[in-house]
Amino acid sequence: MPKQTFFNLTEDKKSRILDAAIAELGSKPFEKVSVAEIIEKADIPRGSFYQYFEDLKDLYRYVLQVTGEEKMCYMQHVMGQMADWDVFKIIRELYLAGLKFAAENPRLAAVGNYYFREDLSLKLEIFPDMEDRGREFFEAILAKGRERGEIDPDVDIPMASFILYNLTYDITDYFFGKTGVSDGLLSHQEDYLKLADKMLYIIEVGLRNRKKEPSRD
Amino acid sequence: MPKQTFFNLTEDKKSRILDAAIAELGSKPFEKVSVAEIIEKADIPRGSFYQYFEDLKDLYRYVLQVTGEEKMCYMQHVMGQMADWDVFKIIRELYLAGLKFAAENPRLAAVGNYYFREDLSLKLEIFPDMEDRGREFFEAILAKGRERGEIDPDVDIPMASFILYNLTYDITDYFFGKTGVSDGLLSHQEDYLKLADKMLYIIEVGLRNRKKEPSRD
DNA sequence: TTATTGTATGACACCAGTGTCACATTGTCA
DNA sequence: TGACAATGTGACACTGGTGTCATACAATAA
Repeated sequence: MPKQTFFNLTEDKKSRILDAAIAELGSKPFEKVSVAEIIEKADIPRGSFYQYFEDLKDLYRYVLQVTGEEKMCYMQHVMGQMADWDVFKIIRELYLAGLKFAAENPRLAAVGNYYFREDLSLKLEIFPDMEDRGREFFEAILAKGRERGEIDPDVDIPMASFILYNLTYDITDYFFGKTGVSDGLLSHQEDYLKLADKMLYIIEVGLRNRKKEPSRD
Repeated sequence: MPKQTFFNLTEDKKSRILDAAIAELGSKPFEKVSVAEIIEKADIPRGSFYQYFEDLKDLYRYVLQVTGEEKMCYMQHVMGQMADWDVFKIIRELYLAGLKFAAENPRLAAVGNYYFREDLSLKLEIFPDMEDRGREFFEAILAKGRERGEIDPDVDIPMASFILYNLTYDITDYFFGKTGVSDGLLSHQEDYLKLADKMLYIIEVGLRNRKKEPSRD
């Protein structure tokens, strides 16, 4: 956690620092990000940085937390009303909301994507406790879907949620091209929503309980 | 490419160096690997290292090439006879062969897996030309499958090969746990072959041409 | 033996980064 | 005004890495 000193700062200064950090942490793996770059971009002296944060990891953790909350907040409206939907509709809406979030907040999404690809040892250093909440989330959804008979009972739930969880990030990479934040990600919104749909369709057909539901053809 | 000096070395020394490099490059992302560690493990002086290689990247490139060839060689027998197989059998055999290779050569596989997760900018620095041969490979296979009517014509081939390609690495991570090379990967051979099968089954059902093939239920 | 060529070696200059510390500045309250 | 607390600041010591270079050694050909 940042020190109290940081929270006492003016909004302007705080957001300058956050902006700089997000820009750096969303443009390269953590190992390559340096305090030097961030303070230069934020235009604060080195000493101050250490007045605000324990070290870079402290800031990283904070940025991740903030961007994570932002995303959760964004997805709230989807999560709110999904209780009675078909599993596949839930998954689809989650994907689309996630992609839309990435499109509208490419810089934040980039931070998350880089984090996801980090070394496990680093991840654990940043968040020693919680890990793979995303996968657990999908697991819960799929489990419920199975209870309702919407999912083929032969499907291995942990495996399927693993696939879905990983593909979330894979597909974002696919669009981001990982060439640095986004060269007009928004402009291709149509394209990638369509593509995500195609992808999910493949998975859906693979997971659906064909003994109960009629097949789509 | 390593310098001639390296190739003139005794087999023993060469393999000591290669072993050390593989151990390091398969245990952490490239940014964290240092010449210091490798020369210590290989027990050669610093000066010698630079007598053999331009720098760490030079060695990395070489290791990647060697391990890649090793894998290709291993998969040769699968690739040789797959011409007349059903696409899904081809994919399945490729996956199984890949996983078996990883099980039998966990250290080599680990190097490849870390490489796959590297930053695009680093990848391009290592291999400026060839990139994503793996994806192209899947693409060719799927394209052929479609020609033969085995694959749903609505399936987006680049997207599907993207999924298959990425899952190759995802699934290896899933078993390796990325906790460092392998805690008895071989002992779970049964488990993971079974699990890979389940995964492929999901994908297969999703891709198969249901207008032509009877559904499996 | 003596050049010559190829190899081995580790001290070293250099660099990029970190975290700290003594000192400067500002604000507030008695 | 003075004094105390909070904050700002950048020079600096330190660390862990890189790539080089002068020098030592070995093998071989003249």
